[in-house]
Amino acid sequence: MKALWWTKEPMNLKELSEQLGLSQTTVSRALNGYPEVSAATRKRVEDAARTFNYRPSTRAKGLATGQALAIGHVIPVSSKHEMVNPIFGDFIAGAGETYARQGYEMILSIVDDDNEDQIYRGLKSRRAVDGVIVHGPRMDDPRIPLLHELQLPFAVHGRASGCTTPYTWLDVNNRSAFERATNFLLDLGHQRIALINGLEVMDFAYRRRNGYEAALKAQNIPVDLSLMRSGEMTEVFGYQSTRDMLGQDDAPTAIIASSLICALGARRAIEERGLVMGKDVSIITHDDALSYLQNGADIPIFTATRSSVRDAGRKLAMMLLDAVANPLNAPQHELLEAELMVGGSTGPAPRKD
Amino acid sequence: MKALWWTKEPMNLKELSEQLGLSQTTVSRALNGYPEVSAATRKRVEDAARTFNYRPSTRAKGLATGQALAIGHVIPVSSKHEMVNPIFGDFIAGAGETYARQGYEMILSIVDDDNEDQIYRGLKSRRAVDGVIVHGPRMDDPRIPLLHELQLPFAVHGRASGCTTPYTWLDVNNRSAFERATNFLLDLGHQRIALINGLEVMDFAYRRRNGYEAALKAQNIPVDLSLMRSGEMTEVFGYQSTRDMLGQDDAPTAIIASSLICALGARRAIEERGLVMGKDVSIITHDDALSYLQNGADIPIFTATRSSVRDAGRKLAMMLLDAVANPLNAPQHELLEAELMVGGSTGPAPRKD
DNA sequence: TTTGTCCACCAAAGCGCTTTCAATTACAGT
DNA sequence: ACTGTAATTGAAAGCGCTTTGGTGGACAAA
Repeated sequence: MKALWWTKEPMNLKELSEQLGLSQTTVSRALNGYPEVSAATRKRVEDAARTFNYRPSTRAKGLATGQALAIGHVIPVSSKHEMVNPIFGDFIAGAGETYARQGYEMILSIVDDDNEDQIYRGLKSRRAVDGVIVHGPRMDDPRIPLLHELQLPFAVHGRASGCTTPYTWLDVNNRSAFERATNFLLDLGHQRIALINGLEVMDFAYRRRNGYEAALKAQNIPVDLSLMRSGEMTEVFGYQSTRDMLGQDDAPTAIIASSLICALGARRAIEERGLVMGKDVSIITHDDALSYLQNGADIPIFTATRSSVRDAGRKLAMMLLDAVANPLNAPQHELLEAELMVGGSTGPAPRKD
Repeated sequence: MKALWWTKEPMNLKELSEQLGLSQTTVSRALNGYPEVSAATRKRVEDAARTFNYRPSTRAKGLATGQALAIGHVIPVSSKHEMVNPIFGDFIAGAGETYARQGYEMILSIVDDDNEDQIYRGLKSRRAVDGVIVHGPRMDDPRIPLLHELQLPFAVHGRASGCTTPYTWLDVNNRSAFERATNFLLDLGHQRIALINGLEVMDFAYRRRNGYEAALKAQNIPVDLSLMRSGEMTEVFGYQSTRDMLGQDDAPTAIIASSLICALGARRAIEERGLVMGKDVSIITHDDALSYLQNGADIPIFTATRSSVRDAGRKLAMMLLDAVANPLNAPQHELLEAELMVGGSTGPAPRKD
């Protein structure tokens, strides 16, 4: 008489099976699609489960099967700036769709980058997750060997140059995107092209810089360190970098920004100086297609290399679930090409007076 | 001989206790701080747990205690616009800190607002969480009675006008913030003040509008619907709204924006028209103090009503954990006052020619 | 010596599932 | 009627922990 069906305690398997006059075994089998259950019984069980709103307890199921039915996302928050990467929300939204469809939970750990180790070890030893997504890989990222050692399946959003062991990843082709962007500006006649980049410990920033430099070198244009900035990609950073560089002698006539948010700051600096974007100074930015920061409505504000981070989330989550289900398969990779969208922020290089 | 300590399978209680020559009972008690364990034994156990990197399996512990040791965040994604609220990342970061400190996991469900019901019911019947945080409350939000009915502890980020049953919440005083902002502009001599607001089904938008209207009415200034916009708070929305309103006869001389992102769009429209922000058109915005969108470095770009959403996350998480631990206590509330920060985007109303 | 209290520890049940192994029934084949 | 096989169903063990209800020993009091 302890817990009746109308009680607020959720119904459990035992109660459900008693209701049906069946054993727990049969009910469990019916709900999990095992073949050795007659069609009639299965239907009866499924109906009952629906009307009583029965769902197996994740914890009990996990204990019994040895699976966690959960994927962990470990979000590093730079302890210095308390900065949360803005792409994170959209990425998670994409991944979440996939998990929901596959019956997985998503568990999140926010962690300042000092004691990441402990987080991963904890997730493993508490058996809290079946796998993890690694966000914001840095060069030679120590998390990759660590996860290998822990034998915890994982997938990386981005890549980590310098890591030799193979692993599953999905990345935008940052190098080619920025090479293309640089060439686009070169074709417009720009010679002084600035790069406002993310922190260079981050792998994506390294690759973007490579693409940028490769394009310049191909045209025998010297790489000028006074035209390169790297830092956390905030609006203020974009603003200050641009303001400084426009104040230099031989100021840039074009700027490549690593994110839309930086680009907004750059625009502010340009306009503050009384210059016109797309005429006096051109801007190309990378655009992660964040939902709340669309790059204009029909025609883009900024010329941009575009790649949806939400899409990346969806795909990478799927890749990880695959890896969890088939631990023996070779790691998968996916390299997305960004598309170059021409907007109003670029134009021919201004003629020198 | 199945799983030895150097194996990759995490060590479990049984193995640990065998290593120590103690019973599982004693080891469990030692680790959980129960008194009936001698100091010497406790130390021995704790040391062993550390060297073997033992942590109890969350699932097993949860099963045994009946607790989930997890809090759910249900993030609604508007199915129309696939929009993820940008404040979400910072809020989560704040809440995550609290959970980590208290040994809770955070589990996330991304859900389009159609079948929210099922998500909450699912979390309850699967026993996946001990409580949930409700994001983005709307007026008369149906989730609140639902959660009451389910007897699932919850805490709301914001409030839901029209809900009669008491519940735990934390909110910014949106009404007073926007009343103050409006008065600030009125004091500067502005009479035509526009409001670019969030979607009016959202409770915060309703309250902000109320504050705005109250201030106007107190000065006998008619509320002009042609100066009010409401929509999803993107940059483009801010831009279009501002562009339209500045094109009207009797255009506004000041604008109140509901978010920094909207304000950035508004600024774009202003400058595109060749006007100067802070001189021709003043802007006040609400600023959630997002980490990647700081409102200027030392002096704020925008005059703003400011309230840290990350802080809100930290606090609300704590309130929810309290509620989970003491289900019989009366619901707590916290109303945060936004601070008005004067920046460069506001100035006296321009004289009419 | 006996009794009574603590103290420190342990065996075993139970949390809600899955899964192995076994049992029951129905029915075709001989 | 008897055996063999396939089709269903069940009993019970086990997943890794907590917790209840002991047990045995040391030590002080009687």
